[in-house]
This record gives sequence, C-alpha cells and structure tokens, in this order.
Amino acid sequence: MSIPRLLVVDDDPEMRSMMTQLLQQNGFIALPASSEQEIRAHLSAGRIDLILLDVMLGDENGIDICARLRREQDVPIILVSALSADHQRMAGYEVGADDYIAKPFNPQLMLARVRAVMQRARRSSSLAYRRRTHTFRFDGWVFDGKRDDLHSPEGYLVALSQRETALLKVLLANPHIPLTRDEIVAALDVTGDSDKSEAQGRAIDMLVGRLRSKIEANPKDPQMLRTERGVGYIFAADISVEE
Amino acid sequence: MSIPRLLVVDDDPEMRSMMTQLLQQNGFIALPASSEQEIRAHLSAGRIDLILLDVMLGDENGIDICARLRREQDVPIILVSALSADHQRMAGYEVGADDYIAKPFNPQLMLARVRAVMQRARRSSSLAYRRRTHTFRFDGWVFDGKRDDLHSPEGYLVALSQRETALLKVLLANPHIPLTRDEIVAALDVTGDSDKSEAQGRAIDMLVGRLRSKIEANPKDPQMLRTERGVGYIFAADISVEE
DNA sequence: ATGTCAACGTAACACGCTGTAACAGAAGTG
DNA sequence: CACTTCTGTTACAGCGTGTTACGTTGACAT
Repeated sequence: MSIPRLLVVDDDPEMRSMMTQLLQQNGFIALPASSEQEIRAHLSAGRIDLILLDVMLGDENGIDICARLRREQDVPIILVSALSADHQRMAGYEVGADDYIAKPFNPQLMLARVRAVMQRARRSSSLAYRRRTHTFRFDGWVFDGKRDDLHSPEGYLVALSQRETALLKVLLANPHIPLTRDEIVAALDVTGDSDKSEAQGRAIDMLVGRLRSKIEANPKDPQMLRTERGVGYIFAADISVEE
Repeated sequence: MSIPRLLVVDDDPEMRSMMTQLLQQNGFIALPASSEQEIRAHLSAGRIDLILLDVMLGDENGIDICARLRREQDVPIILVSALSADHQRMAGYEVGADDYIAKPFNPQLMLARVRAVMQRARRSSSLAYRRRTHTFRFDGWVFDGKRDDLHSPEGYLVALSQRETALLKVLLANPHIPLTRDEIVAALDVTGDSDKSEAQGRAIDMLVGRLRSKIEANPKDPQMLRTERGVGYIFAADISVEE
C-alpha cells in the first residue's frame, strides 16, 4: 500500500499549515485546499484517500460540501469544526461524514482517528461495489447479469424465467446473508408497492424451489441456495465478480 | 439489505438494557453480552455487523478484547467508556477500534456514530459478512463449517440439522470451556429476543442429546460432549483447525 | 448405607415450517 | 383462437424442533 494522500480543507492558513505539517511528520501526504472547487480539482487530478474538511469555510459550508461529495464519491471524510454541540455533530454524521472532530483537538488523537477511518475504509474497499449487471461465477456456473440464462459447469445453457433471473440477482447481491421472504419480495418488487406483501402466499418458496431444480446438482439437498428455517433463504456459495 | 445485528457488551445490566432498547427502537437488532466468551459465541454462531464494547468489564478489559478480536476478525468495533481522557481514547484507536464514545453519551449522537461506522463498513461486499468457515478435526471426525454434515472416523457422512450444526459450531468455538444453557441459547439465538430465554425449557438438553446420538460412539457414555452437572455442557475433545 | 431431591437423559408427542405435486389463471405467441 | 409458458395457490406429506412426562443418576445430609 502506498503512502496515504490526505486533503486538508480549511480556510485559516495557520490551521491548515499546522495540520498539514502534523500529517506530513507522521508519514502521510497532506495536500492543502480551501474551497469546494479545489477539492474537486484534487479529486479529479489524482487519488485521495481521505478528506479532513473544516465545517466553517468563509462563505462555504463543510456540511453541504460533504453532502454533495458523498452523493458522488465514496471518499472517506472527517469533518473538523469548532462547533461541537451534539446537534451540530449529528448534522455532520447525517450527511455521511465518517467522523467529526471538535476543535481544538489533541493532535495525536486526531491522527489516531484518521488512521481508524482509513483502516476501516481500506478493509472495506478491498472489493469493488457489486453491481447487478456484472458477470458472476459460482461453483462452476457462469451468470451474465444481462441475460436470462446461465452456463452450467458442464457447458449447458440453462434458461431462466424472468422472475428466476431476478431472484438470482438478489441472491448474488446478498451472498451469505439470510434473506427473509419479505425482503426477497421487496427486492423483487420493482414498483415499491409494499402493500401486497401480504398476498404473497408461498410464491417465494415455489420460486426458490424452481430455481433449485435448475441450478442445484441435487435439489433435495441444496448446497448453494439453502433454507434458514424460520427465517428465509441464504445463498451460500463463493462468488466471484468480473468487469 | 437485512437488518443490522449489533452486539452490546457491557457488564452493567441497566446500561446494557438501555442501549439494547435504544437500538431496537431504532431498527437494529441488539444482542446483549457481557464477556469475551459470549462475544465469541455470538460471532461463531451468526452474523454480527458491529460490536459496541464497554472498556471496563469487571475483571475483563475491553481494550484487550478489542485487540484480540481485531487480530482475527474484521467486525467493526465501537468502544464505549467512562474513561474519556485523550490517552485512553488513543489506546482504543490503537488497538483497531473504529470509534470511541465517552459515557455518558447523547443517545441520538451514539446512533449517528453507529450508523456512520456501519455505512463505511457496509460499502464492503460480502467479505465482511462471510462467516469464518474453518475445517475442524476432532477424534477422527472432520467438520467442514460450510456444510450441514460431517465425516465420521469410518468415512460415513452424517447429516446434521441446522440447529445441530449451529450447536456444534458454538462448541467448537469454545473448546474445554463449560457453557451454561443460557449461554448456548444466547449463542444460538438469532432473533435477539433475550426475554424468551425463560421459555426455553429443556430444548438445549434435547439438542445435545440428538447431537450425541449422532457423533458419540456410545451416547450413553459421552466422551466428547460431556455434561457438567449443575452447570451445563462442555466439549472435551482435542480440536485442530485448518484454513 | 440410605433417603431425599434436584439435575439430567430420552421416549413420545404436538406443532409449525418447508418441499413439492397438482392445479388454475395470466400473459405472451402463432 | 389454440397453444405454450410463466407464475401464484392449494393441499398434503415429511421433517425439524420444543414440550412433557417419566425414569435414572448423582450429590449431599443424616
């Protein structure tokens, strides 16, 4: 892993240089900035591992900037502010900040919190965010998310119905996570009408059974699409994703 | 996405129930625990999304527990403590905690910080959620944690029910440690309803009996799954773990 | 030893959950 | 329209799991 590159955003030059110096002395690369425009320039120019963002930036507002950035990017953000009241902190967390540090702060503690957030981000980002149109492989099967069929380990092409395909996508997007019938219904329901979740009956069970009969070597003893008695279903195969 | 499952670890029953209630009322599943042993039982039995860990736990120490857990697992951990001095906070971050909340805390702010840590962790894919599925060997038996069966010393394949598998995992995670029925119930409990521990009756005894009948050469005189009269059960076989 | 009593093992039972065959609409296709 | 395919419903059988009841075991006091 290369040296972490941090963005220090503060409109007070003295504070800015104090923080960048502190970070540089502790093994980070610290890039100064003082406006949203500069932040965006840095983000598009090169890799940024974490942003230390002051809340009060003259005529700009760190909270709003954070909210906007979060909508577009996954970059870790730590808000820094002299506003330390609980409701102000909560506003920060609400717009997706990873931490909120009150000024004045203990430099060593700030470093520790920076490291903590980066550690968590690094562990998390090790796998790319999973989209449903990618190609999935599991247990010899190949599933191209764009098509309503999949390739068996033996090379046959197995046709799936529309609804079976949708179920498979839900399962592949939530591997190793037990899904209740309600959750599956909600995920399959494109309209958002949650009212009809009552009228589902045993439809999900049937759907699961039919998918099993197509992809399980022995549908009586399913290895991938398993039942969690009293809960729902869980996809228990190792999955790799491409593209 | 299924409901987040949190572990609330505190030795003060009042604080513990306050926190679990608060979390439950806000859409989380909160499982109470009060010792490292209980934490490990929960971790081995089911998915845990985040641990709220008190630092002062009677004779145990949350910092040490956090350090040990971090070495083995990737589960997000938030330390909670009345010790709020900077050097104490830093000790927490140093052992890999994701956040450090001082007691007393603002409930809403705590919720916000829990959400922030989980959000960051959740961008990860299944990796964080994937159960540890080691292969265990004991007394000639081979148990692949991914499957609901195990290989006998003679080479037969013995099928286990899901609940029997869960019990076996709890036992294997706590070898040579006597487990009370309550502890086993807590470890097996997936719902988070800690109230119904009363209504368990003799279910655990039956479960143990059924597992014995499958894996003990002479179920009348169990060698591995032994009874600790007046206490509970203890797994007394030598275990080796792989992978 | 012997009696007492609580803890434990387990057979028998009850109940709810799940798998699936059979059927019935619904929706497309010619 | 006839025909096929997909999808949800119903009914029933089988299985997993908790409860009860009763016999047995073990600890302890006398």
